[in-house]
Amino acid sequence: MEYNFQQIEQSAKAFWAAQQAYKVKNDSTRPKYYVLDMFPYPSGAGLHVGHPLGYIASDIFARYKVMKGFNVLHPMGFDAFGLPAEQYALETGQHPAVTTEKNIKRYKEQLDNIGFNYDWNREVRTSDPQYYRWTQWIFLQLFQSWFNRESRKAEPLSTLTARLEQEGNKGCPAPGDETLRFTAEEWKAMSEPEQRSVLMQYRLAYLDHAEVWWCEALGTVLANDEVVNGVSERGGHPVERKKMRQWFLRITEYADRLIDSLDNLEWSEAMKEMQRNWIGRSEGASVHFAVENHKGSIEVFTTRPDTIFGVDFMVLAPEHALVDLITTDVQKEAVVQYVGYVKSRSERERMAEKKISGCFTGAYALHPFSGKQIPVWISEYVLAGYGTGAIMAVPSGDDRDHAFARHFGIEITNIFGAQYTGESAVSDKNVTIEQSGFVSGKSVKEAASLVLEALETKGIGARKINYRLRDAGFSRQRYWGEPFPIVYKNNIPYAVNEAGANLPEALQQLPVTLPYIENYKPGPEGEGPLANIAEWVMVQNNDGDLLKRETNTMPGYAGSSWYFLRYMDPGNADAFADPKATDYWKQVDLYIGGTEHAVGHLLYSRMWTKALHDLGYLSFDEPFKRLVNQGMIGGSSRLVYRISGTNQFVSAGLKDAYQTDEIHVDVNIVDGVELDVAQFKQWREEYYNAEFILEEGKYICGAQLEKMSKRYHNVVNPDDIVRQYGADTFRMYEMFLGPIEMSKPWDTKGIEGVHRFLKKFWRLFYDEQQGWIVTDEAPADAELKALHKTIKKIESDTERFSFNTAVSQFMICLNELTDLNCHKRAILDPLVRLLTPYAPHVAETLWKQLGHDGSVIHAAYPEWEEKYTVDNSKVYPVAVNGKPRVELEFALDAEQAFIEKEVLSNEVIQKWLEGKEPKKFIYVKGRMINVVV
RNA sequence: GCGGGUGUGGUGAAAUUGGUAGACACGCUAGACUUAGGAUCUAGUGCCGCGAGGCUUGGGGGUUCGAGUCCCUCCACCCGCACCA
Repeated sequence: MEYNFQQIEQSAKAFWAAQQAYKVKNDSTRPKYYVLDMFPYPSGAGLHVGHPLGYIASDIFARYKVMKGFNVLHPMGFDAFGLPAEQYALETGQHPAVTTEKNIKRYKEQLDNIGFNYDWNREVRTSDPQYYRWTQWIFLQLFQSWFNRESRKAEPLSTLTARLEQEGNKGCPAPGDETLRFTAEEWKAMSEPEQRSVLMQYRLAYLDHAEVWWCEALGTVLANDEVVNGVSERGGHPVERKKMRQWFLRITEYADRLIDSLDNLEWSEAMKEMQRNWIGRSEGASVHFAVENHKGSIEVFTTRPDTIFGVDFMVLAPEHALVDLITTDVQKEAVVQYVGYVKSRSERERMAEKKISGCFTGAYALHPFSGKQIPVWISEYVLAGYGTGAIMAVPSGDDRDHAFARHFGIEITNIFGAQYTGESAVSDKNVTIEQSGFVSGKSVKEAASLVLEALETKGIGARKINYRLRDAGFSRQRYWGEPFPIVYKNNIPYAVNEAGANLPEALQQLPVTLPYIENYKPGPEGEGPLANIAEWVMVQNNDGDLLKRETNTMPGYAGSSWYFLRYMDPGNADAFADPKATDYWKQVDLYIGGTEHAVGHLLYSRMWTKALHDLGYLSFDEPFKRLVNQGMIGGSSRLVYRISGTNQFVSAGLKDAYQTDEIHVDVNIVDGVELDVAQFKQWREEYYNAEFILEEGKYICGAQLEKMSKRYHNVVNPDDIVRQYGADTFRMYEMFLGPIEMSKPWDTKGIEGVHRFLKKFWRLFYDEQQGWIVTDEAPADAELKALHKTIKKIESDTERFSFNTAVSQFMICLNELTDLNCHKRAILDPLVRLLTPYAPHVAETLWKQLGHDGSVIHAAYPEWEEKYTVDNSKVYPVAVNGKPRVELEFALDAEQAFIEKEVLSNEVIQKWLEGKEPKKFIYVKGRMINVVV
């Protein structure tokens, strides 16, 4: 009987299904363990072999934990809202709900094919009204909350209004407008609309204005992704930045907590560093510069107040509100032209731009201490969204400012004396400040605090902490997303269930369901498609007023910010999850996904978790305790070489003799690098009559590493691999490719090694002629040693996610047992259990053949015994002057004196010593021996 | 531009604490068995050299008895950068 993986895998799957083997309960005497994968967006292209890498790792780990005695939650679901489905709808007229459903079905088939242990009873889809009902509910929690900077916590708005009635906002400035000041009396005197507009400056979910990519020709707002080289990807139309009213989440209030609690997470330092950099906390000062002949002032943020006497010019972001007000008539035309240029540029282009550009406004700021005139410029390198959108430029102390001053011939004030050479800015902070009035001769630190004091005394500056992090834009002018549970009365937003809106009972309920539409065209003025459905948009309240619904939808990260909570209690109709369930499962113990989510999804879900915790809905305030990032699997493309202007193809080794065109060929019709010529002729009509120049009878393709993508014809579908080699082989091969967190190319050819391993493993149990050959003989020492060393290694490799070395160890063990001709039950029984997390199907089948009743996936994980894993002697490499010359075996407990005598009398060592006396003898027990001459 | 990561045979890689570089596989070479081989088994396989031996972990420099591993410096490639998810 040979290794028939199709039959083995089918019957194992049927057995598990009949047993409901993956069903997970929320109560158990076992300790809990929560393993989670970043859930996929179900795209129309289906899964390729790169996607399951992390899923296989988490599946192995989840299965391992089950066998180790844990109650393991390992769910899967779908991030089902998104732009591609809507784009597809625009092109084909197929409703996103229909295509999404279809894609999910395909994904589930593909996932099940690989044999994951998901409890599909717990599946969630973000586009399901019973799911997004709670996404909307959480949004309303944020809308009805503010962040109390004293308690450092989100609190219901009621605690804020109570305070405002008592003492105004003296102790709690509005994060949305720090200049806003009012007394209790003033607050009480405000009308309801006035009060609501003040509260808007506090809410954690709030309305403000922000720029989006607007494409006049398409009449729509575009995502960054859809803008390529400054024009729309579809049609190549011009685009520009347009200001629109949008929802935001006040994540900046959580900046410090998001930084602080990173310390308690088991994430890679690199990932934590990326989050810290993204949040970008910097301490410095805010300084107001008066503008000559003008009432307003320019506020800048600087981390180097000590350099204030080196300010030679100011730079405003071109979209800064003051630009229009201060520009002189003479400069007007140039400024308008420059602003126009910047409008067409993305932030990234602006930051990456090496070419220096800018425009003088004609206005001058006045130095707060010296009264010197400082020219005010605008330039694209200053971004409106960062800091105050304005900087004081110190060319002698900052590289960018230095280059700018040089480029425009602005005179540079040297405040670093001899340390500044005129060639480049002085960025060293261990210097003395000179030429700087009252801080001349001081260190950077001293000067900074003296300047701050002076600014504070004058009332034109203060210490300030600035963050690079911006509040999260939460509106999308799209159809296929969560509708907002918001209505506008006289242009003032209300939650649908707020008394002030006074909606009929039925309209107050969540979810606010996404209406069915047939036309996905954008609404007027860049509004989303929902704006076109008048009967949905307009609602009448109990007073007979006509209210207008919010017509934007929520962004992709809305649903994904809390999905890990819904898996704990997926069917709950009364809450996003029962507190009993969240208290039981708590944080995700292990989260696996790509680094591409480093600063988006991972920051937002951390913020949502903290907010829900603050408001009393969760007992923990971090969602993901341990995070593992899997690398990407790249595609290995295959190229054929067509002799230019002909239909003749030349093999890679001979191509240099011709002028050729490189053509990507479908990797599925290439074996390694050898092209299947017959299949190639069938591949496309135009190649039916192709001719070939072969080398040694073969057509050899070129190879190239690039992204796995349809475009390069290098996509490999896991279904094909599973059909050809089986799921167990596929799982083990993905792990065998290399470390989980590393990116690597896919090469189907290499899978043979793992497949051979499984076939050979099977032959420990079955012989082609004799059938079942497992015996009950007592195991020999060598066999026990092979087994126990392997158990030890596999367990520690699995614990530290070194799955590639674990697969190697299985191979090493198998090679040893084959050499020992071992077919003993006492060895093979634990070995089958050990293999279960990696190759569950074959393990299940052999487990049954070994005579066990239950499923191997619930069997106990094998344990190793120390006594079988230790050696008592070691073959030492013996080096002379660090170069290994000979190998000598010694007992591990040998004395140094004995070893020294033996080594020095060895003839090979004698030869290398050339009669000289050894200077030093180094003996590292269990490692090596080195003689220094 | 900013931030993060990675460089080891023809290929994927291993070396967990500074201690025999290349385990385990793919591929390749030769052979055995076979009606057949895209099955299985055996042997070999980093580079140079007939050999003794020498060289070798992206380049250069350093620390050390000893460096893939630690330090400095340079280079190349990959990923992210706020409306793809």
